[in-house]
Amino acid sequence: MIAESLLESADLPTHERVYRALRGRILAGEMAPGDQVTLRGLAEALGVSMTPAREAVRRLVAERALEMTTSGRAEIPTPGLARLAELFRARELLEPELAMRALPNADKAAISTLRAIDQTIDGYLAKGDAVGYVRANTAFHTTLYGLANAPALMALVESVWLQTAPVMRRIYGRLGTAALTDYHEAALAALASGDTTALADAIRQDVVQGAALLRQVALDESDL
Amino acid sequence: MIAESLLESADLPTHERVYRALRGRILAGEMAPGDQVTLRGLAEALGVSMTPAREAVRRLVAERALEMTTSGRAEIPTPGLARLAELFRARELLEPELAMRALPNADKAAISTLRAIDQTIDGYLAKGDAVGYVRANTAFHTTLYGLANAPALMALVESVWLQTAPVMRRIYGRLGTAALTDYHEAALAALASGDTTALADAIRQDVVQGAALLRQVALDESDL
DNA sequence: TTCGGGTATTTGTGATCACAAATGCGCCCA
DNA sequence: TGGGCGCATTTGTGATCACAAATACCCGAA
Repeated sequence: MIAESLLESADLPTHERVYRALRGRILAGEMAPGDQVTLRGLAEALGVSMTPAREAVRRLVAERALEMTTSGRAEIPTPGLARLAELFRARELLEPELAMRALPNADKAAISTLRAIDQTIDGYLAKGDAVGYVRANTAFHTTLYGLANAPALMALVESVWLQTAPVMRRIYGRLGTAALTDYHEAALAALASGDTTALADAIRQDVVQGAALLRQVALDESDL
Repeated sequence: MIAESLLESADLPTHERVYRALRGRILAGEMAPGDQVTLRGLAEALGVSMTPAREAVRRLVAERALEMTTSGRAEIPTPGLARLAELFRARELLEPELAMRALPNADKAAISTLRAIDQTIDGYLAKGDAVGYVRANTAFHTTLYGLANAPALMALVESVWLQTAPVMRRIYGRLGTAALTDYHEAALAALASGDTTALADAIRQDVVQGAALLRQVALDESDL
């Protein structure tokens, strides 16, 4: 069942609404690797015809949020360790750049917004709410990078997030809080003091920590 | 008119054939920024119905090779200087990584293939054949990065290339050969000697030179 | 009980159609 | 002759349908 968020359906084309609904669920980690998406199922769940459902699915396949089986069925990909390492490496290369570009545009209001988001993250971590955690963590990074005014770079990073989101939930769902260094705090401090290098490093380490966490979880469960 | 390459139509789905045909033309620089792509036009040119044409267009829009106007029409984007700078920065960050990963897999045969491609590039430069140049230059990078066995990173880079291809033709079409340092030679030498750092640097400089060239051309013609 | 085969169902693909909006062209009037 | 209005045409959108392939299910035999 796809929860159609009626609020933001402001007269957008049908295929766009379908796209956003499905994309939102994937980004929030509400779909697990291997989950199948059928055209008729998606269409019926949102009360539309197959045509816009097909367009939405194709679009997400192009962004690699979905994968096509040989028979043409769409499903959430199950990336192996090598693939995930690539994706985290891409994040490590691209996200510090976005953070650095965001810094000059981060006024007091923006910083306090980010600080508020970071606190909700801590809340979800304490409660062990994996879906909430993934959603808030995404919001933190998205909000920060949004300040960079760099849509092309942003699009690349979003494509990567779309690919890692489904496994992130499993990772944080299993490990709970564990021993995580809060690099978001360091990033906020660097942002406030205007220290570009420190900011880039905090973001890079945040990503590297995520990658390390992933590797560790992958060791526990042989399959991934 | 879309030239349907009959050779590689080996029983692929129709929408896939349409996608490849259009994508190939864009990558080769045969389409200029602002060119419009209509669903019916594309469909008729390839002798198919609107449905697969629409899927192909949506896919290319998702990859940002095409852009949608507010009225839903698709056209080749006309990126401004800021957008192009972002894209070249992404290349600068990602491509050295791919080159480094390619190095261990570059045997003698691969290196001589690359060397052959590089010589055809020089040929096109001498003849002033911009389309040929773009195509061969793309082949050089694609062949090198293909050795990296890093499909996720590769996909990101290909998305960037798809976005820069239409303006590259204009750039090389105008400047001709000019005073270009051949960093491909340096890359080949580094590849042969197994020098990872030198290889990464050669590729990075190749990209940086492209960006600088772009900036210079943009200064000449005020509009871009 | 378990394995294999055959059928019923599900599913993607591509074509066609009705509709509305955007576009563009030509005509008319000042 | 130049500019603006109105209509014909083009174009994207979404729904529906026929078809073929893949999948899943069930029943019977070993």
